[in-house]
Formats: sequence, C-alpha cells, structure tokens
Amino acid sequence: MRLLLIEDEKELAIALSGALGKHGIVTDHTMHLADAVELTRQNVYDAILLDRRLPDGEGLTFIPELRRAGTDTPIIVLTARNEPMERVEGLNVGADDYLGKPFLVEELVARVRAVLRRPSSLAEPGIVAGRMMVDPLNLNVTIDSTPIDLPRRELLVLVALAKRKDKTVLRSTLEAAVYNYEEEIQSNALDAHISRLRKRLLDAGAGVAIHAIRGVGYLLREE
Amino acid sequence: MRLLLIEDEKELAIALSGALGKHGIVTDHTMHLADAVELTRQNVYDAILLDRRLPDGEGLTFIPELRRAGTDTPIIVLTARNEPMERVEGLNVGADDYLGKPFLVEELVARVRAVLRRPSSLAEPGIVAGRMMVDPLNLNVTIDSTPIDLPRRELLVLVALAKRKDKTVLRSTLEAAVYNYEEEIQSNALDAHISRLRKRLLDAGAGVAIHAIRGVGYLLREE
DNA sequence: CCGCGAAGATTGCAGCAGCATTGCGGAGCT
DNA sequence: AGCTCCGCAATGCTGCTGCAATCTTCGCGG
Repeated sequence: MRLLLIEDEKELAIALSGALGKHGIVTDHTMHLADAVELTRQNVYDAILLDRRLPDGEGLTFIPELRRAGTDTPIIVLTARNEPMERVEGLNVGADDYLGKPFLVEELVARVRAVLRRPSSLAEPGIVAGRMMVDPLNLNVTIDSTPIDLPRRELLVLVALAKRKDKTVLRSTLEAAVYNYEEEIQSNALDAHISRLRKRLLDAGAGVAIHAIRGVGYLLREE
Repeated sequence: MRLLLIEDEKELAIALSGALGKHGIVTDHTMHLADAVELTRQNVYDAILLDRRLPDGEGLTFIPELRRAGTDTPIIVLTARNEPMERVEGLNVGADDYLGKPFLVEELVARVRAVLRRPSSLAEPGIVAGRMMVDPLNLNVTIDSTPIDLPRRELLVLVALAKRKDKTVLRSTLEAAVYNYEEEIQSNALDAHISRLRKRLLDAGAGVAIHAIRGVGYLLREE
C-alpha cells in the first residue's frame, strides 16, 4: 500500500512515515501542493493524506482540482481544526475522511483501511441472448442496450425463459412464473402471451426465437 | 437515499429521522439488533447508523455478523465514547466511519455522503439525462446547469429513477425510496408525484420522459 | 408419402385493472 | 397569515389480458 502525504511540518511527516512503515505502508512525502499535482499524475496512490494548512494555500482547494483531473483516489484530510462545521466542510468538497490532530497512528491506519474497503460495486448480472439482454432481478429487457418495455405477463414469461436459455422450460413452470395459486388459468392464455411476446420481440429485432417443444414446454434460443 | 438507524434512545432517533428527512434521507428506525438483522436482509439500505450501546448488547458485535451475511452496506457507528482508541476499535471490526456524540446533523449527512461516494465514479459528475443533470448524493437537479428545486418527495422519486436511467424501476422500489415503513401509503400518492413531477420537468424543459411500465413500475429515459 | 388428430399459433373482442390527471383540504414551514 | 407540499379520492382512459374461435403446424402411423 502506498500513500501520498502532503504535510508541511517536516518532523510530523517523518514520524508518520516511519510509523506507517511499520504497518507495511509506503509513504511519499511532499510539502507543497504544486508538487502533489505532479506526483499524483505520475504515481498511483492508494490514498492521499492531506493537511489543510499548507505554505502554498488551503489544502482543501486541492481536492476539487484533483477530482477534476479524474483521480478517484481516496483523500483523508488531516487538520488541527476539529470543529464539526470544519469537518463538514472538508467532507463536502470531496474528502473521504477527516482526521483531527492529534491522532493515533493506529487510528490513521484504521481509517485508511476503512476508506479503501469501500469500493463495493455490485455487478449487474443480466442474461444475454441474441442482441437482447435480460436482467431478471430488475426485470429489465434491453435490445442493443436500448430498453424495451413489455407487458407484465409477457415480461415474466420472457424472464423465465431467459433464465434457462437453450433449455426447455416446462409449461407448468412458465405458468407458475406468471400466475400465483389463486389465479387459475383455464384457457390458452399462456400460448397467447407467447404469441404476443414473439411478435413484440420480432418487431424489436431481438435476435432470439421462442421454440415450442410439443407437449412439454418452450425454449428460448438465439437465432 | 435510505438509512437504517439502530438506536435505543427513542427521542434522539425521532429527532434524527426528522432532521435527516429534511435532507431528503428516508430513515427506518429500530431499537434492537435482532430486528436489524432481519431488516438488512432485504438489502435496501444505503447505509446503516449504529449505536454502540444498545439494550441487547454492544453494537459493534453486529458488524461482523452483518459482514458475514454478505452485506457490504456502509456502517457508521454512533457513540458517546469518542476516544481515539475506541474509534480504532470500531473501524477495525469493519465500520466505515465513526461519529462521536454530540454531532451536528450536517456532519452526519456529510459523512454519509462521503461514505457513499463511490471511488469508482470519478469526480462525481452526477447522472446526465437529456438536458438534465442529477446528483444523487447531494440531491441537486440542474437543467442546463441552472438548479431546479423540486418538492422533496418528487425529488426522491426523480433521483431513484435517474439512478437507474433507462431501466425499469419497480413500483415497490420507488415507494421504498420515498417512504419509510411507518408511513404507509394507501392511495395513488406515488402516481400523483409522478404526474406532478412530469409536469414540472416538462415546464422546465428537461429533455426526459418518465414512462410507465404497466404493472411493473416506471422508467426514465431521454426523449 | 399422405392423412389425421392433437397441440400450438394467432387474433378479435370485451372486461377491467392500472395509470394519469386534478381539485380539495389538511399539515407544516416561513 | 400565506404559502407550498402532499395525501386522498373521483374521474377518464388506455391497453393488458383472459377467453374462445379459427387456422396452422407437428408427429405419428399407415
């Protein structure tokens, strides 16, 4: 792990570097914002520790600058001012955390780790079939990444088929996917849905075909 | 944005819910850890506010439990103890932030936003749709970079839609984005919001349309 | 290869569920 | 007090959806 420390008090900086080193963290140190911009351009840091009060200006002004340059490196602001309003100010311009001096090195380490743990991007699953993409969780269907809207029952049928792409889905399974126990079905409503769904998918140019398996069920495949 | 507040002091909890509400944050409240586990299972919260001292135990013990259950929802610990070592302890078991009482609501909001800021989204431009730009964190909406102000509930609906631009958003999801579980809804209030929101967006000349997906939900797209 | 029956496909129709709109009044804020 | 927001409900309307009638396709046996 590698940090950039922007701090003008040389002694503190050295002490901090040493302490962080014991935690297996490599620290680059600069005293000037001007250098910092250049350093972030050339190096990849896991996080930036930023002092507010610096010889060449207010540290906070550095944050928007950095963000504008496209960096998403977490920034932890270090400061003597620890009043609530001050802290709010820091967080609002895009800092990821705010730490008032004096602090324990252990706390700093813990906060760095906490900040680094955040990236929780859950991937959208989505089933691809032909030029169509089905997201069974969110009930979205897109064709060439433009959304298609389908009536509810047809949508449910399609999702059930997509979830088992290239495999036969029993008639009864499809019915269960579309209807609950109360609403029984006494006609070929399912067939009707399939028919209308086919038409809609054809018009929309999804590259898929719904194939009937006689006496068993249906099957979705690319065409 | 929706938070789960785990806090046994009822008055504080109510005050906090109200204050957060003014910032456009919907808050569910529970006093017991046991309930919290169940509530988080549905995974609809953007963040969890956790008191350390709770009737049925130390709040921190909840964190590993939650993480083990696979939740990566950010957790902010609230506590009266604000000593550095205590804070380290909290961060090390997996909390994302730590806030000592008393605190300003503004600071809490700022920290929630900081925690939610995805390192992946660089510089947070917000979501662009048509000539409209939506910042889901700060709840700003601008059209041609002039800010528009919307009633709170309509704003929340719009943000929820914008976050999933071009994708269907379930009715239930929208309701969850606007109401907490106490304030149930028994009419077409959501529809009314949509209708008024449409009108406002039309008047303002946002280049977007809110499309109804019959029986499923709504969808925001550029027009 | 042909014919037949059964399963599937298609489509008009009618009923109605769900959405859109809007006025009203209460509640909350300034 | 004056304002906006917001929930509620009444109204109108769109189009989904179940049904059934009719046509088509499929598979099998002769």
